[in-house]
Amino acid sequence: MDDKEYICGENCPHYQNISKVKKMELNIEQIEELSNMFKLFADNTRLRIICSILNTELCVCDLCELLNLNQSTVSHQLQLLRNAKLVKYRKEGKQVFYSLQDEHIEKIISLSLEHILEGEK
Amino acid sequence: MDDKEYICGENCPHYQNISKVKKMELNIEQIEELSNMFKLFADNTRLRIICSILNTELCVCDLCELLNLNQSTVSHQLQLLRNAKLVKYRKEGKQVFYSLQDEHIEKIISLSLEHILEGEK
DNA sequence: ACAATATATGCACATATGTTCATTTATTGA
DNA sequence: TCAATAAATGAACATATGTGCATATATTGT
Repeated sequence: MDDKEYICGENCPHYQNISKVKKMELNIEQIEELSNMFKLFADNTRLRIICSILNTELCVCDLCELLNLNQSTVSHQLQLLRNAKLVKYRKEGKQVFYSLQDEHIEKIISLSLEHILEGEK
Repeated sequence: MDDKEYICGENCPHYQNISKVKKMELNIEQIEELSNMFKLFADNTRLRIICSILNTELCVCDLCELLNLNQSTVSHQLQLLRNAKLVKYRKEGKQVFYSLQDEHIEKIISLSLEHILEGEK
């Protein structure tokens, strides 16, 4: 009940704040999932790939051409995005077309972009 | 006008899609800014710190105590968040209280959390 | 002025990550 | 069945990144 743990020495018992935060704390699996997802957005190459397929599907070599990247690089990064289920794919003959898995991703990107652009003012 | 660049060899001219994407492409500075921001969310420790101050301000040793982390670790990560202007701080005597810079961050986190939780169904 | 405490920072090390090369797999058409 | 093409994958390497130790800085009270 009265969890008066001493924080910051005796003159800093912010235990009200601490226990408030503790109550709504995410569990470690959720943190892990979140950070893993952000990791995938946290690289220029992957972000460029993601942004390229925000509104359309593209095949691997489209992406290579568009972004001027090595085919191997693109495939490796797409594999990561696939594993995380951020993208889905469709095979058509020798080609594989990639698109975003769901519209959450678009929202996250555009919200984040807003943040960036606002900072520029 | 008719930029019929050959992509994927001669039998894969997705130049309509490609040029559509090219038109709305983010410039490299924007991509860089975005990915740098996501990098900061892409680590368990930093994400735990960020989530801890979603609705309240906390001082460094609160965070150490709450998250059971080394003071040096917390300060190092706070430095990164500070440099990126994701957090602001307020000094009060020997203590420094950190809180989020703006409400975009909350939104991005909660939207992303939605995505995670939805995936669990 | 000095001790104690909160925070910041430089350095070093271990680990994680992105890219490329080389190769493999899969699919199509001749 | 074989050659050509698109994509995937494994290995190796270089670079980036997170953490902890030691120490520096700043602030408070004695």
